[in-house]
Amino acid sequence: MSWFTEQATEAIRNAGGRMTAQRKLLIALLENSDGEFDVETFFHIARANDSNVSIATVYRTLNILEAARLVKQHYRSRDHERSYYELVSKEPAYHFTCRACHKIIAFHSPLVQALERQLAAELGLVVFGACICLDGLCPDCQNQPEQDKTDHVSPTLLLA
Amino acid sequence: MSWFTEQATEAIRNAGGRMTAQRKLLIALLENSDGEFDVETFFHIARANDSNVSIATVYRTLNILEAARLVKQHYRSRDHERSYYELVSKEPAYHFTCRACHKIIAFHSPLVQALERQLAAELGLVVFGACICLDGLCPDCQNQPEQDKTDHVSPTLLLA
DNA sequence: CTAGATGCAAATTGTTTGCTGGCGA
DNA sequence: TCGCCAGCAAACAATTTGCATCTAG
Repeated sequence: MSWFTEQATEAIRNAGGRMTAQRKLLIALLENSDGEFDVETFFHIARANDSNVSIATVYRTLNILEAARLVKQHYRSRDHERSYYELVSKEPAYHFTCRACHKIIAFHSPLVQALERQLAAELGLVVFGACICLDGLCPDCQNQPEQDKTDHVSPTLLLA
Repeated sequence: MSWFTEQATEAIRNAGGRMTAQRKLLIALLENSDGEFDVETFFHIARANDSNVSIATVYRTLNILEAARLVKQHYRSRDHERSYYELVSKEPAYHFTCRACHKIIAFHSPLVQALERQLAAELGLVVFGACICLDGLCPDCQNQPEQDKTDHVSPTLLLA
């Protein structure tokens, strides 16, 4: 049994829960995912594998896994229409949304870590998670507006 | 007529809109506010002044003012239950929510500006606005859990 | 067996919209 | 007058919950 499945199984056990067929499936899908997904997509994939999964169970299971610190919930765009989840094992990515073409650009930056360290040092805060959503104009749209590319997330860019 | 009212009036005129009693009231309230508010509170205050204001008008008016870049919408806590607005003239504040006592701590940090500059320099992005929501444990709650202080926002802290 | 989990549908919450009468320019 | 606006209530979308049923342990 691989790491994620093992951790998830233990978390459910510890909470006095049971390993049902639905939970087994959802956990296996997460295990093999690229580590980032939105609820609706996750639900459709799960249902394609087993029609015996409801959206309620998806939410309930994600809530359990989040409480166990195995996944974390976040938003991507400043208007927050949809909630996304990512495995905690994944290095968190942050997102910029273009107001004109709605393209989403994912990035890492050491400044986010620096901000967390500053909050710890100066205010004594322990930071568990951050939702960093920025918006504005992408390079393509700064001169002429461009066609809508809603939800096409580019590969995550690593800043200096 | 003071600056904000003047700008708002002009923005509405330019869009071919009319200055109704409701809009006049809402703009005057913003003019005299401390520059940051949530929709529900704003609605209650407006209604106390004139029972002839509906929640729909509050939303419609805020949307107009946001399009005119006189206010901006953002979220405070990572779960984003409620949306807040602030006057653009105000220096933006970011927020940390304690998972245990739900206290909200507002702060400024030069690192947020630095992040925007980095995105501009390295990816060519023009940043209009940011939603920076962090959560974790406040100093009080790191040892023993504490009573719920939901929504009591402390004065904004300025970090080095 | 029995507590916990499930699916379904109804409830919730925050926000937007359709409609009809009203009123600003 | 004419068309934008208002209030109201219904629509919406994402998420949660109540309930009767089912099942893992």
